[in-house]
Amino acid sequence: MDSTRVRRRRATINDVASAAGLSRGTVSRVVNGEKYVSPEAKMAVESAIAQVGYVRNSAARNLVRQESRAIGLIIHEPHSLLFEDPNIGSILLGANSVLSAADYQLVSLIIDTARDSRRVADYLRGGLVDGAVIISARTSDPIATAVRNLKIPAAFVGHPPGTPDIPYVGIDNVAAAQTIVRRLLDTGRTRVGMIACALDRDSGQDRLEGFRTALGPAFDPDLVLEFPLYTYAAGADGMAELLRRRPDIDGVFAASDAVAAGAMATLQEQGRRVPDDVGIVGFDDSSWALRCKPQLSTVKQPADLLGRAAAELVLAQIEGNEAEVRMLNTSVVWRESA
Amino acid sequence: MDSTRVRRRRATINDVASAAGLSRGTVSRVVNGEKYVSPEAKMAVESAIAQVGYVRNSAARNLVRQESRAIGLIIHEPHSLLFEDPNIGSILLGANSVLSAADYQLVSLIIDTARDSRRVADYLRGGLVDGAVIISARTSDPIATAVRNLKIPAAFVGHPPGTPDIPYVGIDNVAAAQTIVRRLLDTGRTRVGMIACALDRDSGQDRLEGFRTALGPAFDPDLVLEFPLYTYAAGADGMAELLRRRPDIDGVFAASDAVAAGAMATLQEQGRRVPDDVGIVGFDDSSWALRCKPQLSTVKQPADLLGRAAAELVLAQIEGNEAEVRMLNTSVVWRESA
DNA sequence: GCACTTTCTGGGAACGTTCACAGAAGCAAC
DNA sequence: GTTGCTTCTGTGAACGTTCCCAGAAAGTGC
Repeated sequence: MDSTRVRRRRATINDVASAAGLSRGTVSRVVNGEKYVSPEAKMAVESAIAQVGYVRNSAARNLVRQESRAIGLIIHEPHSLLFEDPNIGSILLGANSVLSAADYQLVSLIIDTARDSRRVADYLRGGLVDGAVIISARTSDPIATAVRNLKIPAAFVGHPPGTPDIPYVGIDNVAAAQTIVRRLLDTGRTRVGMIACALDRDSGQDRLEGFRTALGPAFDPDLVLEFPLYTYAAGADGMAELLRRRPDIDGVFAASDAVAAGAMATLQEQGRRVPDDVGIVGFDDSSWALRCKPQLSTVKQPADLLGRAAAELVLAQIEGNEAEVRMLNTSVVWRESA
Repeated sequence: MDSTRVRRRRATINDVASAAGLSRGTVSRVVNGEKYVSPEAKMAVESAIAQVGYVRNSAARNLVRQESRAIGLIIHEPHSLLFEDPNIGSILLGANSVLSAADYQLVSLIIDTARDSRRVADYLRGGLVDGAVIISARTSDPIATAVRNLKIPAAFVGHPPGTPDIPYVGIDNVAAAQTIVRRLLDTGRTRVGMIACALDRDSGQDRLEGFRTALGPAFDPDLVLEFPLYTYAAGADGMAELLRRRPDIDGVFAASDAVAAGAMATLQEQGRRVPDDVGIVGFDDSSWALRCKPQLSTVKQPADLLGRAAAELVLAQIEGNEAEVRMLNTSVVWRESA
């Protein structure tokens, strides 16, 4: 209660040693579970540890061992996405499960301001982590170049344009977009538009590219709208504009499920039936997809596998192996919206 | 490319010192921006740092300074919520902004398995952080008792039942629930039910308590349904059951906006008009609230302020001040759903 | 020339571990 | 009794910083 500024010194290994009547070395061996320590010594040390309330100081340990057994995961997202993007949580959990099994601690660092960016870079460089996973780095991301300069084991989730020499994991957004758009065409749609988002990232650019190539000569640049972020609002506004430009539109590729949900709301408000009048497909297979009526046809993105693969890439580099780019498979989930 | 296992030793402060022809002490003073170092020495050190590629080793620094200037933020959520709960992101960003301003690094640690729980406890105890914020700890949470035993500066977001002696920040869920439910009554509803969730947390329990007391003698335990988590599905299923039990129900308090959205979907499917036939109110003012048609009346929870306040509580304790519980104000956002 | 202050630099000690090595003790084999 | 092996323990050195003190150098005032 009255913690009068005493701030009692933490017990050290030496305190344990003298309490147990043994040496530092023996205590260390017990703490680390090494062999060659007698049963009596072990018991004496253990009760001494309990008595003085010893816990090992990690800073000292990391210093001498020259490793931290921690991996940083850098989240660099605009506010709105940190709240809505369901993939981030899955990536986090996927990475955590791999690292946890390898006895590494995952520490997540979020970057919100330029000040954060500098502080996080310092954190990474200081040796407090043995490696890093960076998710959704965008073009000319300062942290991306920082990590490259540091030369610590690192992997990106998603390929940041313009940084060719850092290993990453990702999905083939072009092929996935092609597949789902082609199926839209196969079901007879001829006037197909796209609500594109986040063209400052590989995912946004590649989905658009997949759309363009799937349509081939039927591609009409006038039916492609661009928005900065994957949001419900982008879908709602984009759809309204598409209807204005082309009232007889009969198919839409939304760059994400949230976007698709927004588009569907606008359509239904204006009295169009989905999928009868207009077919919609999304991307992500997030909870949005099931929440829509009719439910969305979409591309399932293996977010947790991305997290796992990125973690594995970092661990491989720590073990001195060559890290190679990993592309994961997506699959189309065919529901009722198209 | 062929990084043949060399793992070149990192440059230390001594390498800088000899490259600059100065002493360790002077280099340290330059690195830490202290006064009493001559302009020439400063320049020599700076160019030597660039030349040998020196970066400070944080483990060594933390060891001697006995602090890390990092605060842990422990996220202990079931999978489903980590993806959907919009409050978590806001809390994170709120805490980060306070800590960033105070030049502390926020490190988030997620707990998914029992193994994680132990590892995170070790991380906290090892001195790698100077304090901790714990969000959404539930009854009998192992990490909650662990933190208490460690006696490191800590604060909870939300009051974990059964751990009275740890400071926390929260909102008055009872009063907020009372306010919004009372308004439901004031607009003439007489047969009002509740879809309650997460009774293993203070938020779930207190919202139910607020509902009960607001209704007073009109309270009918038969019109309260309980679900484990705040989910859309709970709302959809709960509403269906309420309609079965009481077909002429005319008001519903959903324990969260996601729950309310599910309930609204069920109602509309069954041909009930909102708010004309049945009024609905939610809790959180999350993106769900605006996504519903009609939009939800709900309680606005200042998630980012909760994060900020929790961070401030931890910093206060680090500075040796008494930490006191902080309750933040909520406000009712009145829209069209009731 | 002397005393005093201010500015600047160097280096010993400490932070709390782990690691490597030396050596003691016990036992078995000859 | 000597040799050799295994088990167990203690201790010096190292990890890379920061802190503190001593002292040099330079400036100021008499």
